[in-house]
Amino acid sequence: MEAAEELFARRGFAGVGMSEIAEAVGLSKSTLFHHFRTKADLYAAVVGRILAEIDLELTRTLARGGGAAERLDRWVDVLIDLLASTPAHARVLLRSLFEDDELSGELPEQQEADKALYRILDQARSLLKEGMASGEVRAASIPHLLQSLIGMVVYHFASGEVGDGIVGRSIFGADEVERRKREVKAFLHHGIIIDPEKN
Amino acid sequence: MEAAEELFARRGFAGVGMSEIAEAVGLSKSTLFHHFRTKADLYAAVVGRILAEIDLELTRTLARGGGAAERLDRWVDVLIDLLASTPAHARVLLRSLFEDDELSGELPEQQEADKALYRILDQARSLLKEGMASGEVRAASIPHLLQSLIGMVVYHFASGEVGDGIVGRSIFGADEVERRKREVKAFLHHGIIIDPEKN
DNA sequence: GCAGTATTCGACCGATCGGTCGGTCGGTAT
DNA sequence: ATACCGACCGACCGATCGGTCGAATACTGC
Repeated sequence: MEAAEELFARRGFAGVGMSEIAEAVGLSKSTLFHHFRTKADLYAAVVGRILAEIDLELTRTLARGGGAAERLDRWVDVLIDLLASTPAHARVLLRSLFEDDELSGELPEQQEADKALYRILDQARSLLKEGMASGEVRAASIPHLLQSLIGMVVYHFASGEVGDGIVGRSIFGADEVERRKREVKAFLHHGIIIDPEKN
Repeated sequence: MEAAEELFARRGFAGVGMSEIAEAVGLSKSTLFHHFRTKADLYAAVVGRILAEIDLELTRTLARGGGAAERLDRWVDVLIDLLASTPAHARVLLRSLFEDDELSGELPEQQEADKALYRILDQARSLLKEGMASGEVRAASIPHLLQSLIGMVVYHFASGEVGDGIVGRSIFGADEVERRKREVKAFLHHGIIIDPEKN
């Protein structure tokens, strides 16, 4: 299944054939169809696994308590660590976020994945809401903040060769991952533009 | 070609067949191959057209002068307007950014697209650099700032149904587009977290 | 030992894929 | 009138697609 994830990450749902996945994992195509009824099933399982892992890890981290701003920082750290753990994660996740037309099916796997995604988003949503209520977070549109956070984190680790070209070296190097955490959190804390009228 | 863009945007390079594109434009598949030698050619042309338009529009806007912070704001405005003009733009652009494995070819169209992308990135890069030199922009890693900007803008307008679900209505509505501009620029100017020690 | 279940496989299916080929048709310059 | 050309098309190609089927093989509890 990890093999399938890697292939789907690189070329998308339509871009890889079942025979290719079978070959990558050392089985025959028929055997693959024995374990997953259809190709869409396999894809949904791959996506679901990633979302479930993120949901689990994020829930665990946020449960450790702390102020809203502090938890938000940890939210970023954990998500980045997870997406950096393998290049396939962010790509598959990004695909599942913007290739929505696709598999509308009511497969149980698909529904479970949707549930996990909903939980992840709802968690971040309430975190931001709480931060605004306590005055730790600037008042702003929560949905747009959410979209910005997703874009900053998920896109970065999905950006592959283009990303490598922009930063000048592998975005998955350990030090470069740490740097991404610092930069994103600094962005959250200060923005990037210094307003001369502020002081 | 607009029809091809829309299809590629929704299902990606491998997800649409030439016959489907041909049918969408009301031509036969053979005719399509008369205008574009291969499928990769067509795809590269579609991507190139978008990048060229962005490059042109961005260059024109930045040439109008102003401080670095002011031009950065305009950079965001123009890019958002462009990506919001049709839902296909952002999706194809995002695909071209993170599906890098694909068509390694040295097709002229592909090279031209790479050039346009390079110019776009380089422009933003020097804009940030100038801002830092003049003290208008906080000192930070320019590549990471770049990645964050791309993520915030491009992902948002590529996010389709998921994005609609998050913001609660169509992300391509005129007022919602204006809101995105405001929210992104506010993010750039203030961050989202209020630091109590700052004042 | 044996029954039963799970795993694996090769062979095969119709459909579709990207791409080619030979040829028709309407304009246009001479 | 003729010669040329670009746009267009239907028919066809081998390859691959997702998926099925029946038969082997391996692993289990008894």
